[in-house]
Amino acid sequence: MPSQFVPDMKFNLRDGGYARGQEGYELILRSALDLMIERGYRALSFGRIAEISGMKVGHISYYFPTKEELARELLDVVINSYQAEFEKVIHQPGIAPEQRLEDLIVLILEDITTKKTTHFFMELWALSNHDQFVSDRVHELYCRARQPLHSIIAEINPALGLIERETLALFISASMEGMTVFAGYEKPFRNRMPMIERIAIKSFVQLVRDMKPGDILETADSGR
Amino acid sequence: MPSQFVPDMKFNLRDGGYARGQEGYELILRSALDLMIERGYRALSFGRIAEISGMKVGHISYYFPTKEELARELLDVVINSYQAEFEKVIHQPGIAPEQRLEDLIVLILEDITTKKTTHFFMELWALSNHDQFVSDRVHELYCRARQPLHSIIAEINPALGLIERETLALFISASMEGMTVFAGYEKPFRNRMPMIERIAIKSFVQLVRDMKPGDILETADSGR
DNA sequence: TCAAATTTTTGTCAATCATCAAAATTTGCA
DNA sequence: TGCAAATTTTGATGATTGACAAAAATTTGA
Repeated sequence: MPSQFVPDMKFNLRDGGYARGQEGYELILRSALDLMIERGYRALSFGRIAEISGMKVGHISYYFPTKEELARELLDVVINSYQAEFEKVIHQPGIAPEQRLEDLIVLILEDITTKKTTHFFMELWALSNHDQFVSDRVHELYCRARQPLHSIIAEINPALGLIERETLALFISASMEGMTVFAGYEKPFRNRMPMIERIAIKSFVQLVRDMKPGDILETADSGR
Repeated sequence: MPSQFVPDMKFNLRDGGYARGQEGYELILRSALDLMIERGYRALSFGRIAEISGMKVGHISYYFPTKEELARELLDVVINSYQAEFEKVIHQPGIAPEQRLEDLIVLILEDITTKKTTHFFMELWALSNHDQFVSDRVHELYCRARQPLHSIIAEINPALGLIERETLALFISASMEGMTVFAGYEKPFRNRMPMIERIAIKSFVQLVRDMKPGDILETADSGR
């Protein structure tokens, strides 16, 4: 069953090639992403990319000299598409910060239930343990993704210090990513996502609002 | 740089073999786990297992007819070791439930900072997207891991219904798993783990204590 | 101690893999 | 239009993979 190609890729423009070259380049990356999502990084080989794109094997390695090069380019293109998505979220008119926090929580939790996000990011997490490049790109993306969260927290609770706001944003972001494992695409508790969303909203809003400066900072008797 | 073998594997006993057979069987699985953790599932090949275990390639396939068989056995052995760990946690004397919740949170958050848990489970998450067997075993493990959490929630807030308790336990468990991505072994925020622990304790204890029955259940006007 | 069961070694095999060099095509320019 | 350079396409290569079979060595129990 050939799957639909995943949309929303932000392709880089190739330097000085023919028009046909750009087509091939994009087709290869689309096929590569398709493989990653449908069958995992294990299945990402020049042979299989050739198969589903209708190209020849050697053709792929003309565009991407090594497999590593291809993987990095794919990572770049996909991550850029997520970045572009987050840019939109940041710029929102005068809605109450609590409401924006709610909206953001729902947006992220809905996103992680998609096949693309669930499958692709879990591959990235695994790869990042053994590949510095992947690790760097992934955390760069998450850093930007936390930015809106960080701003909202500062609005809701201006008394908190920088480290506290940062760590709070980190906690909330990480917490939601964790839902992927259990309520992501075709995961056993995906139908509980509506309840999970309500818990998340209730819990995170309360957490951000009620946190007092110093609550979570190291204390003298910590680490007993 | 040859790494230390990962301890704490609960090996199955082979049926009707010699003592030496059990040794070989265990050495292979230890080498396999070592590869999984040090270099990822990508690097798990008969050749490399032979290399680091000092065995011959054909030898490996005597014990494990196929690579899939080996992977499943490895999964079984490692997951059993985690299960054994959780059994201990359940049986604890008369400590206040809030305190036991705190202990459990710290235990889990400390565990996910280890190289073994961070690397091995992220591989499992990725594999589970494309392998039903892995998916089933992983979620069976998590199900058992939530059991202690579930009991503690019932003690702290007996008014909640079954579904609410379940989903609360799921949320808390998933939330903590998510920390792996950011504060797991050699992740960029591993040094924030102490603060994360304090946030988790504060947030989860409050969440469990203050939740009212019906708070998170579907309401008539939900899904506007 | 010996025979049967089990483990280890050795070598082969087809399939798949990433990579590369040469051929074919397209493009820009005279 | 015709040609040279740039670009794309193709086919071949050697390395690695999982799996298997047969023989040699070892262990076990009677």
